[in-house]
Amino acid sequence: MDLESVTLTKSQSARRERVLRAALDLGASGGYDAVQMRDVATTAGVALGTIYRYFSSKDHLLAAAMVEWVHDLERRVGQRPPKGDTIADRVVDVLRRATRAMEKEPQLSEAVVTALLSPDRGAAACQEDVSASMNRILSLALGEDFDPAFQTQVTRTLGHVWFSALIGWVNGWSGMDKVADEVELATHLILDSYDR
Amino acid sequence: MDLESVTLTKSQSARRERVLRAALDLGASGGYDAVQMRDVATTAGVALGTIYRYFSSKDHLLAAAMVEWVHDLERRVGQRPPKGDTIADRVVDVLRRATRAMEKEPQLSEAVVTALLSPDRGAAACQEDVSASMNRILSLALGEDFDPAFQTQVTRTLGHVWFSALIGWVNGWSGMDKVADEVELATHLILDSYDR
DNA sequence: GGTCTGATTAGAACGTGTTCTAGTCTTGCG
DNA sequence: CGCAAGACTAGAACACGTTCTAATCAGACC
Repeated sequence: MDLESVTLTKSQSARRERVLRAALDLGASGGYDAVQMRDVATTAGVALGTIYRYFSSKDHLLAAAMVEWVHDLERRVGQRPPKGDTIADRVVDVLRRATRAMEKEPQLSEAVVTALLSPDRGAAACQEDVSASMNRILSLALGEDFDPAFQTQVTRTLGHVWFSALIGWVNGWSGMDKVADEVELATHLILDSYDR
Repeated sequence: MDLESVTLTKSQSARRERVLRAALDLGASGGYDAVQMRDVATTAGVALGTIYRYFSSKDHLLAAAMVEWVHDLERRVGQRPPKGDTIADRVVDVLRRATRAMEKEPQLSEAVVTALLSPDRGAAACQEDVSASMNRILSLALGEDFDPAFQTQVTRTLGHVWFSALIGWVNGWSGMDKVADEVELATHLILDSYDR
């Protein structure tokens, strides 16, 4: 279950894909609560029990969707590197791209972030995956000029701020713009002494 | 419901107190899953429906317990101010006190932190309360020597790191010592250029 | 004291995530 | 081909948070 090391047949990965897609569609239109497992099953044309062969829980399913999303972001950032004169500008550019992408699908973002917080085993694995990917993205923006220990500490810290601010957004304390601001201020707080 | 501004009668606040206590007891012995509303009700000697007159959900109930806990911590820190020669030392001292307290009741801590993440309206209000209290605690450690805007940004950032690291702990990525380390490194990252 | 309003109770009922069951279909292997 | 192992299906069943109902109780106001 945890280790899906055995390769899936073509029809199996197609099924898995349909399930993920169904979850995304339902989440995009109605958020976390609208992703109901029975509906995911019928939308994906699959039996309810089958979903649990691929995902350990609803939260794992949605968290897996977020993992794909962050991987996409990572790929895009790799192809079109962050712009900006100072390091802080580049970091802010990258984080703004992330928040802008979430702004476009607020309901879906609410759904996946909510799921990502779950203590479910499968979802927790996805959390680690998301945070690792985010750290790599931030490393790209930081560049190679730093002591590696310093660099990992900066990326981890900014990753924490981003994650925590995102939770604040999901739980309705603030708008998405506030998330971007929070992260931007933290970035300047940490990095401004290093570029100017 | 939200605004419990109307004062409770003596028997009402006693009931509320029994409910909270019952939740704490169950949480301390078995964590989040062991806090089952039916059990809370019977342990507190109260009808199931009555709990929902005081708390909007299970998560609100547990989050309210965490609010009390953080307020206690705030009071203790106020009475016995943080020790340490440098600012960073004082901040680390305070944060270590917080994590040490949670280490003593790991199951309960898991329960209340899990609840604090919930998007439930009542729980979200508790989140704001906890984070505000934490910011005040961190302000005490920082002292009065800074520009207020700078000070609030530092406390917010460290608060985010603490919160996010706590989530990592609840979800089993790491031990509690890792939480303390993470926060300590972030503290030095941000503050070391200011004291030495 | 009598009455009215709202709090409390026991318990049923509901919704949704998750698990279980029994039967069918697929697939890989001799 | 024949068949064993396991994936899939439909649907029932289960668990637990939450809501509802009808009856009782407590306290405020006349």
